[in-house]
Amino acid sequence: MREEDSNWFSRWEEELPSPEELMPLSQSLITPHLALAFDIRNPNHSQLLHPPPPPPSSTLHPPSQPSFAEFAADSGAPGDEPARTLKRPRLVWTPQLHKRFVDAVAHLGIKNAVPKTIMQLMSVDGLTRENVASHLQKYRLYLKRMQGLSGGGGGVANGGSGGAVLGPSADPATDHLFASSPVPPHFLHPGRANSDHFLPFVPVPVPAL
DNA sequence: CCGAGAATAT
DNA sequence: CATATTCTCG
Repeated sequence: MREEDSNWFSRWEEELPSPEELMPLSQSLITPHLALAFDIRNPNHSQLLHPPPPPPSSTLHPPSQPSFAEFAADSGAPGDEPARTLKRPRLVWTPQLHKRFVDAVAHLGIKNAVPKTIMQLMSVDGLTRENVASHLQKYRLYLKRMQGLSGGGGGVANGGSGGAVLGPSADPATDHLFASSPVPPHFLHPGRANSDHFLPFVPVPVPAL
């Protein structure tokens, strides 16, 4: 059994390098638009995307823009987009972001855990409702999946303190992202009219939006 | 070619 | 807002 319960964190540790865990949930995540836009977003379109194009043109103003927007002109790209409004390349849900997501849902309770509220509570700049909704959908499916499997509930129902939670859920080979975050138990039973709000984290009063 | 994940449409 | 479908990336 040793190997099996080597625990998921042997895997998540790769992706969670920084002690974000200790970071209470109230900061604007990464403060400036600079870090945010570039840290969470994934500029990798890879494949057919343009490699760093060495500008052979002599008549150009080279070092104007830093690492910023490196949208190369695609061939046949129709008239430019409205310059200022950047189109969103793609969102990558990093474990930290997912942690924040789960945290928000946990504090809202199933009732208020609707995309809009979640998005607002997360206060993550650049994150849109559609992003949350899509991820929420998958998250619900994930929860449903583990219900059908372990029959005994989420498996992770620790007596309050504890932190380290591990259930018979699934092996590390199963689900990648969702397993990364400790799943608050109360997700499965909306019929519970009781106030069991277990909050291991800060209440976060939601700044202002 | 198949699978997971995210985006988009209903 | 939730669900289903589609596209892209892996």
